Amino acid sequence: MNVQETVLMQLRDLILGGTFAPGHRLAEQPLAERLGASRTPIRSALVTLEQEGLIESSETGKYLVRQFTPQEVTDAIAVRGHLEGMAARLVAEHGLTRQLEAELQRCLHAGDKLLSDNPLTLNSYTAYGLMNDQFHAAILNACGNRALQRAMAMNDKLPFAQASAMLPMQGRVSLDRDWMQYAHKQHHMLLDALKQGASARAQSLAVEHTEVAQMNMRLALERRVDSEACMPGIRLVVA
Amino acid sequence: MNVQETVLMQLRDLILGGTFAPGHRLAEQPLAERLGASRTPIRSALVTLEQEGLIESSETGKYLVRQFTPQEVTDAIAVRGHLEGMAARLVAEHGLTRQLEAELQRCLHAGDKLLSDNPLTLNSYTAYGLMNDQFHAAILNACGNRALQRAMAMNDKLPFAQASAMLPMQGRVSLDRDWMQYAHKQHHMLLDALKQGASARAQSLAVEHTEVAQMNMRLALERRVDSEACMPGIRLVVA
DNA sequence: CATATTAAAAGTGTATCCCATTTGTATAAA
DNA sequence: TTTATACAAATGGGATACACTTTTAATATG
Repeated sequence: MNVQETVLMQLRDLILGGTFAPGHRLAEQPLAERLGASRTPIRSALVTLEQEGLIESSETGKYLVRQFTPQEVTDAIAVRGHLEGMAARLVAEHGLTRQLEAELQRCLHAGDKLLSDNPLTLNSYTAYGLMNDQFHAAILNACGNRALQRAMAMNDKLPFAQASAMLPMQGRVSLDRDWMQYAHKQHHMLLDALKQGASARAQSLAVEHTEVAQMNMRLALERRVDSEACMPGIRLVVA
Repeated sequence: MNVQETVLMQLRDLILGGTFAPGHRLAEQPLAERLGASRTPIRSALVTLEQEGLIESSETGKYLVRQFTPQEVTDAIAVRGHLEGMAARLVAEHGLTRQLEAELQRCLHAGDKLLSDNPLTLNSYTAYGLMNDQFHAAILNACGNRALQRAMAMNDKLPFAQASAMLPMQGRVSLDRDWMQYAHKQHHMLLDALKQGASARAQSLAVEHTEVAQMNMRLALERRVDSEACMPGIRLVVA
């Protein structure tokens, strides 16, 4: 296994895992010691992480763990919504392929099944999150615009911007079953719009769909203590 | 001056300057020799350039100069349009500050003045390009959404995606005076929409505005020989 | 006791060295 | 002539060495 990749992933996990406080100095040497590697792969990883926006370099070139305001998180989710809207529109305009339709249909069925449980089990939440990611990834993947895919990938590097960022909360803090059913209905309607080639409708739906993520985010920030237990990375968000 | 930064800029210029053919292998040693630095800063720069999308690493970890299809360029411009639309909408929604209004007004006046010449001089083109960048940057800057700014910055790393990418052509291949006046009228109308807080109109205008860039791009690709003389980087775009 | 000065420690930037792997090539064998 | 094999060169990943800068800490001085 590549040390470089390993180090990059480890570092990302450490930061997202809340190991370092926001604003914490990330020096190469201590990190090298801690991860049992030399400074070379660390350096490479730090460059990447800065591009990803997880760390920032201060005036003097020192790397610091980035900290996010709730507003920034809201903004990142809004950007994702805007981009997903474009992806949905493009798919609707180009026409749904059989392949994509089948994949989306599959996701919808899986979601229907998962949400039929009441109350939802822990596994349901996890599985739903997975399915949710697949659904959105399928559309983005099918839109055929590589620049758009890059923009989305970049945006998703920011914590909490992802579609299913909140689902690991497994019902404790996160949305309850009703809200998930609402969001899932939107999935159904989105596929419907895509089938009809209703591009404006598809776009609007995809944008509106991210409001659920916004709500979820607000909820998580109101209940700090609980949220931090499920997703330590939320510590990077400070008012 | 930092060797790292210098090397990064030099490398970027070499690639965008069309020095290396698309698909050309970028080995560390030769680059280090060529730029008179050691491999360390080169490596750092290569990581960054890959993130920026200017180079890509093959399966075996070799860096190659990326090559772009005309479709990818079109797509990148479309993404920029979509993002600029969002920025314009946000500004309209939040309300125009006096500061921003003054800055945009200043740009408009400058543009009016520059375009009054007939025919346009070489200097006019350059100055207009500068003004154009300032106009768009001012709006993006004022929208207050950092994630959006990041997305735009990332997208603009791709060659030809930028707003004024074609202007260095200085009238040879690029748009003529009529088209520039058309685009500039859109600037005027955009400020008008922003003043009125007409967010939907502002968004639509900003999106439509990028169609001028699309046309320009098509024009440039049709006249390869001329374009390459003005903007060597266009060599990276191949059918 | 506060402050200035200086010495030690930590850290960064860069170069270089080493090793494993890939790539290219020439020679030998079929 | 073609293929296989072995050997050499090139290259990348990683560790380390070293000089120079920034922090930190300690000591001396007013």
